[in-house]
Amino acid sequence: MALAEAILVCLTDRPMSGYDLAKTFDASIGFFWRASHQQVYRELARLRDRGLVDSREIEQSGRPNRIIHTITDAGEDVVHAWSLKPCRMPSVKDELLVKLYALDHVDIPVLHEQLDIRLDQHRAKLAAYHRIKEKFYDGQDLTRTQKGKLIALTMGISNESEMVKSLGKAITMLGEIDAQS
Amino acid sequence: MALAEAILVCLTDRPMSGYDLAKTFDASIGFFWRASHQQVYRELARLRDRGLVDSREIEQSGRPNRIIHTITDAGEDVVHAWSLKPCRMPSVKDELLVKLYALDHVDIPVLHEQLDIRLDQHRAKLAAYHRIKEKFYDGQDLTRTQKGKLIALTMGISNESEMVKSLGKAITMLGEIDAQS
DNA sequence: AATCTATATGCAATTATGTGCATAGCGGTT
DNA sequence: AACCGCTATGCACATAATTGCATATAGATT
Repeated sequence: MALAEAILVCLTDRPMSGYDLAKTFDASIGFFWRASHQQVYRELARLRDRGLVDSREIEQSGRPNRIIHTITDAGEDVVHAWSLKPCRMPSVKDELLVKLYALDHVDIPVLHEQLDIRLDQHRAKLAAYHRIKEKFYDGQDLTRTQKGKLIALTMGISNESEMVKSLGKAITMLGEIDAQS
Repeated sequence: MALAEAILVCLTDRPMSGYDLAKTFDASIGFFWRASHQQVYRELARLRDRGLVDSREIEQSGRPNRIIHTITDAGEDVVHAWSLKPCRMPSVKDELLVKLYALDHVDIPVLHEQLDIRLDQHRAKLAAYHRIKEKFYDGQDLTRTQKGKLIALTMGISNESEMVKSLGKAITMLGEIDAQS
């Protein structure tokens, strides 16, 4: 149930609407915890019911009213309590690796394409991380929160650039197998 | 629903009981797709209902009877069709990174411990991968299937060793923040 | 004039995953 | 003698996540 906490964490920064949060989950915090807009709205309703956010509607003309959610003291307590609890290992579920594992039962040219696509996706992610790093975290005077975000981002960059490298290697290895048979 | 396919892939190797499969998901294929024994048994029942595996009970004395599941032709067709479908990006969900992201709302000494624990977990995984690689894949005469598994394993090793490196860096960075405040 | 994108919210149904429990005998340890 | 771990299966309940749908309007593009 750490989606609740991820949302609360976002709201410690500033009060936001569900729409804003959904966009945040498409970028920044979404790099570490993915969630769809439906999930966000559902979880916000629960947080409201549990008294962890204070939700108030803002009148707008021309478009649907926004509902701005503010974290409450109870919400901040929940975040702190969560920070003390042990972290789970992220659960691994990668179809591409399963396909490599099952090489003999798989269409090799198609797998090749799929590896190329994945490589592009990781390259794109890496580029996005670098842009964000340069734009927001390359000055010297960073606040503590910014430093935390920079550490997370740095880990993201390491992982993505390693993925790019190891996918390259995997494609080469697959090519060699292909050539032999 | 790729748990179904992951199970079918295991059964292309040899017919297995649910118990065997559960153990396989605790190791080898479990490195790329995690599943609990309950999940495996439930999915096997579904595969049986869909006619993708053939399940027959083997009498045993002294312990519960085993049910051996064999992949059917229909099952193999499903695996092949799945191999043609595009792969999803694995969904990222890492509490530890969320905690780094939320540094200002988190207990720092506890986070330090959690990073250390995670570092140990990745070191353990890396060591396990290396042991498997040396034991099964360091000879020269590898079959095609083995080569596929080796590629997957090699990617696992790259990722884990990068995780070890970047967690080390993260711990250092966190230490520097701690010292300053 | 019609379509597309962005804003803004959310329900309903299905599928997937996780947690706890239940059964039961064998063999080894304390 | 009591307990633990391994073998072997699975149900039931609870929580989480995905997918498709639904509504409504402004402004820009084709």
